[in-house]
Amino acid sequence: MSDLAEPAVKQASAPKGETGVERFERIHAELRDRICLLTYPPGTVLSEVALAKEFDVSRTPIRRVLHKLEFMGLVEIKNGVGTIVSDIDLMTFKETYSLRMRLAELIGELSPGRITVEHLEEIDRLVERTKSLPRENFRDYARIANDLQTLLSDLTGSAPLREVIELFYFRVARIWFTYLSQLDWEDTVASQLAELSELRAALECNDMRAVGQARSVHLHRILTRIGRFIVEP
Amino acid sequence: MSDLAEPAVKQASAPKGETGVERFERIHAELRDRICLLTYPPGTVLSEVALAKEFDVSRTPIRRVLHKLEFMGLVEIKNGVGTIVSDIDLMTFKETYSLRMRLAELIGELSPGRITVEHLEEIDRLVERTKSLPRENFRDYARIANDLQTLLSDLTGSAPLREVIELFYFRVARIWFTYLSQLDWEDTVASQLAELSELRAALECNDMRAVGQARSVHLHRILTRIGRFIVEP
DNA sequence: TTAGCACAACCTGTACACAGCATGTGTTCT
DNA sequence: AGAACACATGCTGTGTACAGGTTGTGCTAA
Repeated sequence: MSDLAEPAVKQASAPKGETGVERFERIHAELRDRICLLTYPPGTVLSEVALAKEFDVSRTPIRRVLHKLEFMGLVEIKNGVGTIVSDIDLMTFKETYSLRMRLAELIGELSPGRITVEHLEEIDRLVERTKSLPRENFRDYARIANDLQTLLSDLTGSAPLREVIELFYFRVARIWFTYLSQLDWEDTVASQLAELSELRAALECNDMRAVGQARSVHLHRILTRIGRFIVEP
Repeated sequence: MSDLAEPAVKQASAPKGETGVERFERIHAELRDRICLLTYPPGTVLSEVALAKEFDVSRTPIRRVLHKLEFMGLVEIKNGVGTIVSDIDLMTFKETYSLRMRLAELIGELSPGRITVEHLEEIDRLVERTKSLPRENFRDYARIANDLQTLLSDLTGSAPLREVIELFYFRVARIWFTYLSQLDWEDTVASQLAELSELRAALECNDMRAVGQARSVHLHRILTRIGRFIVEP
């Protein structure tokens, strides 16, 4: 019952006075993170009854969550088979990154958000976390990338833009994480620190356009680095 | 049982050998169109049991459809109240149009689709349909606008871009249709014909970049014309 | 041995009953 | 008269049983 006792295996401890919407959001975020952090790598078959048992609810709320994940493009529900974590073909992956680059540039153009000291402090925290990252700790690296994305979302004033940026981030993040282990760790960390440094400088100048540009350049860099390890069909 | 007997009121005649997915798509498209063509204007309360009765299914598939519509931002599901067709506040409306303009420009930049003679013929058909439109026939005008959007989707090679363009089109289309009756009919038709003419010229030149630009300019024109009739809070 | 087929085991899809929630309405008390 | 409250009524949320679909497996027969 208490949060002190950490279960041996994965287990969702439900808060006591939790409303229906909160429970839905909790399970959704949990499954989304498991997919994005590769706990469930692409191809994994999820069972509604198994998830229902784990989260101690019936299949009905689980189905709602899975259908939302399907809408987000993270899973594919097949009748009689199961819910399969989506993979992305190379073409769609590249197209998505190209689109994300353009969307990132728009952060500074379409009703940019307000920059506060909290944002700068968060950037500094991300830098520290990145620097103190043990070698080849891909999972924590992914978490930092997730938090950086959240920070940038917070800086995006246009609600529709923010929404679609997040949508495509979650859709391709796990694929990028998949390739992470094939890349040079030092380069990856250096690239991440460079982006954080550029973002911080842009934020200090209150230049949201520069923020969007820095993000766009970073995405381009990622795609280029991954491109080396992808063989064309 | 037979399709010959057309029911007096709206009724969905289910094809015989229809699979589950097809039925879902059919009901989804039907309700989406009813919302976008203002059969269900913003604020309308939809009842799951009523819809289930009309489409002759149980609440379960209807709920799936309504939740997908909620993901698309067309309805808002409130516990204990009902499913309410969404309205859009002015700020979000403008932000969405700004984003749509930028996305339209990307049609010609991110892996543009192939132009065929069918596209030109479809454009010509849309021109004829627009010209033969009776005055103040907003509903058929909306249908033409829908078909034009479908045509442009078909010309968008990048799957992610196409997806998000459609998403935001469906989200704001009905709001634009709402203001339609307040605008000058002749101007509206002229604007539509101008866009079709520009698109046709761009397609003949095989210039997808010009297609995107024409669409973007058209969206800007729409927003400007509507802006005159909107009072700032 | 191997190709073919029937079946069992698992999955999601559907229908329905019931619980929980929001809201309008009628009553009652001041 | 007016305000406050209890309740009836409608809605969506949830749980559960069953129907329909898919796939792997093992038996059977050539």
